[in-house]
Amino acid sequence: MLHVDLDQFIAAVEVLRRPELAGLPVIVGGRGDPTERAVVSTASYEARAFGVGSGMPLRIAARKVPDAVILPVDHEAYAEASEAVMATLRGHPGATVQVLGWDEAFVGIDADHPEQVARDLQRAVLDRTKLHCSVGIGDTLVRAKVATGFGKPQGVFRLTAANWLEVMGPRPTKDLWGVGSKVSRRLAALGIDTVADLAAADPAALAGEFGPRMGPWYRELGRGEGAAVVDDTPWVARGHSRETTYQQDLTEPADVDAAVRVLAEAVLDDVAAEGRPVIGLTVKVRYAPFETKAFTKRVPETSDRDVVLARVLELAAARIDRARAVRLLGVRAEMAMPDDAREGHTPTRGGW
DNA sequence: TCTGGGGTCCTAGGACCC
DNA sequence: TCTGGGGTCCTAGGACCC
Repeated sequence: MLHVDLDQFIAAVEVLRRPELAGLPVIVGGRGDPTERAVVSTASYEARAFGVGSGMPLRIAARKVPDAVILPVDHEAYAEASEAVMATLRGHPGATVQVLGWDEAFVGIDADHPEQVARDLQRAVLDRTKLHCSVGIGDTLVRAKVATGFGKPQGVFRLTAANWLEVMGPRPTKDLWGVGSKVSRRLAALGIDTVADLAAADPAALAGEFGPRMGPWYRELGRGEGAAVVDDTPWVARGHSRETTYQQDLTEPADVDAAVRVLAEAVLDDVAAEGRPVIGLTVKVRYAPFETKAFTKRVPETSDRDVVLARVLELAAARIDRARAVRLLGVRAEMAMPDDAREGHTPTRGGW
């Protein structure tokens, strides 16, 4: 299978409609105002050369690159470009496409010469959208996904059982898809520093540290094994949420109430669009500066908007500390799953 | 330097029931 | 009088991904 990943997608879309930005350090984030609380969504390669990357506070990024062009996030433009890319991939004969986000997809395809297919896809995407992408080839989803990183930019790379350990074995576990800084640190405490270490680790020791499901799964990950089928079953969202970081901390209880209501209304719009009943609610609060709490509540299944809204406000009123300054609020609604929805199988947080 | 927004899934522990 | 063990549901917290 193949994994297709657009190169500096968001920045590339911005440069497409403003060609005069080509070759300049472009940073996209928040409302495009580096004095606000916001983070970088994407930086062009020119900006990355200064050490700017996704997730960095916009304020810091602007300081690192004084001459950067800083643009606001334009979700609609990216969604539109993404649609064109995905349609191009789906248009390839025999392709099964599993979308992972705006700028990524797995493509399942039977081919004797996958490198040729990869080049064909890159050409088709470029012709249709003027966007460049990198392609990973693998015999599992994990290998294909990881391979893409070695192909960037505009390249193709293949990782299979034959070369996985040779290429990935000496690398730190954090380079794996699904291992972040916290887990890599816990692995290091067990004497597991590299991908090769993880591949050879004792499953019982991993289970003891990470639990009966995650433990053995990390070992599989170290071996590059796991799911090997691209699944294009339509995505069914488990829930919808909205959260906002306020430019000024909220100190008045009335302001907090009003803000919760605004978030809840937006969430309920999303839920209503799907027509599925609500079965759970979460209210999240970040007290200044950074202490975050989330309050979850199962609720009797209902599609009555007013009832849900009342329950959100009730939960917020009962649990948010009125004496503290609030920096962020979030509201999430979990929905009942349709009977025919597929159950989650492989544990991958936020993955496929 | 000071940290967005939208998601998913796992784990642990307590409550409760039989 | 003192106490087992399994199952399920719920909540809080953690971790990761794009």
